[in-house]
Amino acid sequence: MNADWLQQVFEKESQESAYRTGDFIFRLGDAPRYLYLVVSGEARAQRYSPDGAEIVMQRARTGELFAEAGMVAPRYSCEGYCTQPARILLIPFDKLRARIQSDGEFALRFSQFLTLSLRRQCARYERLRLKRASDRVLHYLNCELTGLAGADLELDIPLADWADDLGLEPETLYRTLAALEKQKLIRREARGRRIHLVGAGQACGT
Amino acid sequence: MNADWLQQVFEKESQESAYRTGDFIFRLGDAPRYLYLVVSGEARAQRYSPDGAEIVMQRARTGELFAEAGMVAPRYSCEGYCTQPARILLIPFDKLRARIQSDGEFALRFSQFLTLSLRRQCARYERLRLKRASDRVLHYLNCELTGLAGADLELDIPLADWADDLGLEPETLYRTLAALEKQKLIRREARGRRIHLVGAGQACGT
DNA sequence: CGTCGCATTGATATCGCTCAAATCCGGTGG
DNA sequence: CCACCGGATTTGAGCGATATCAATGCGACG
Repeated sequence: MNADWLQQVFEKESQESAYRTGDFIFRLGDAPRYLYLVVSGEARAQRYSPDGAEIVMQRARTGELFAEAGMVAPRYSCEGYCTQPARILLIPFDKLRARIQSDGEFALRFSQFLTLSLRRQCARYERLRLKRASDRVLHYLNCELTGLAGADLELDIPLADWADDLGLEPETLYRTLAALEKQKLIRREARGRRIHLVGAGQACGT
Repeated sequence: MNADWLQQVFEKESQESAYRTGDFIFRLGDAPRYLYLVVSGEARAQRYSPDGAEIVMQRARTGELFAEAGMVAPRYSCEGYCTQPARILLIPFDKLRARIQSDGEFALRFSQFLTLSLRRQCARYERLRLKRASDRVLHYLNCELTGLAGADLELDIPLADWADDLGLEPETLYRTLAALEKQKLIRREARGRRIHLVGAGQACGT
């Protein structure tokens, strides 16, 4: 179950907005009105520490919910903006609430969707608790290959973005991949765009 | 909204089990039957990579859901066990589903609960993307102090566990705290059990 | 009083970050 | 078709932060 389903349900009742890099989606103190679903691009929520340092609270990419906590808070305590040109679906909270309360089937689906989002976030967290770069990469490959029946992983994101997700520098990720290939734990094809995890292919949902 | 609410709703329809360290909660391949809510202790879900290395998929502590992905998967692709003596509430999925579908108010509450869980997990992830230990500690303090109106943070967990959450070694966390105190960014009281974030106190939910 | 777990401190090794530069590649315009 | 440009990838060298290993302190508790 991916986000397309949610998108279709609210096609009529919500609007899709286009944002440019740096555009604000909401600001500190705003009253939350929408659940945001990132259709493409990347959105980010951040607040500032007392000394002015940026504190990233959330990053959301294609197919992910954004600022979902607005559903339970009266005010945003952070600001939301785009780090890349993005298209975002704005689902009005009142419509969403009404739907959850009145449509049992939808409520179940939505809960399951949240559950999957939670699972993914959880895996990301556990991944970054690993200290060695190679462990993080392996964890990632193991997870992303879920259900792909041993298929290769097609990378649709630049190396730099991937590194960012893994909490590594691009150079480190590159060197790690090279090392893993030398150890024959992975095979890279198509100029590094496709990665084959040697002797792998288990699912990894809970 | 904390987990107590969920616990109360299912008091009658679910059982609370006690586990010892190392006890299995479910095994690889089992058909998911319960949503687990950790009342105390710690539960962990893990699978194994092709070469036999453990891959932690989820850790859940007091007040957190565990193996919630079972709600959408026909089989567990990992095993769940306890790393500490734990009490866990077993909420039957069929009862939960029925409730979500039939009780709109509950469905909304449950969605909000999942939403908050997602928010927390998200913050943890972003925290570990920070590379410097001091940044992780500061991010943690900023987040945990949410809504406490500038209150101090009472630590109810051992230093080692906290370090684990932050993806650091206990020694590193200790030294980092000492350094932060020397820089007067935090103050420690009560033998390190209480921490005051100097000049802080903003909320940090999205 | 002894010991057990956890906090604290020190010394060293290691890994990933940083800065710098070369290379590759796709796209663009002549 | 070819030369050129810009961004991403690749490679190198050195440094710094954190992990690791080791040891000590210290309070709770039997």
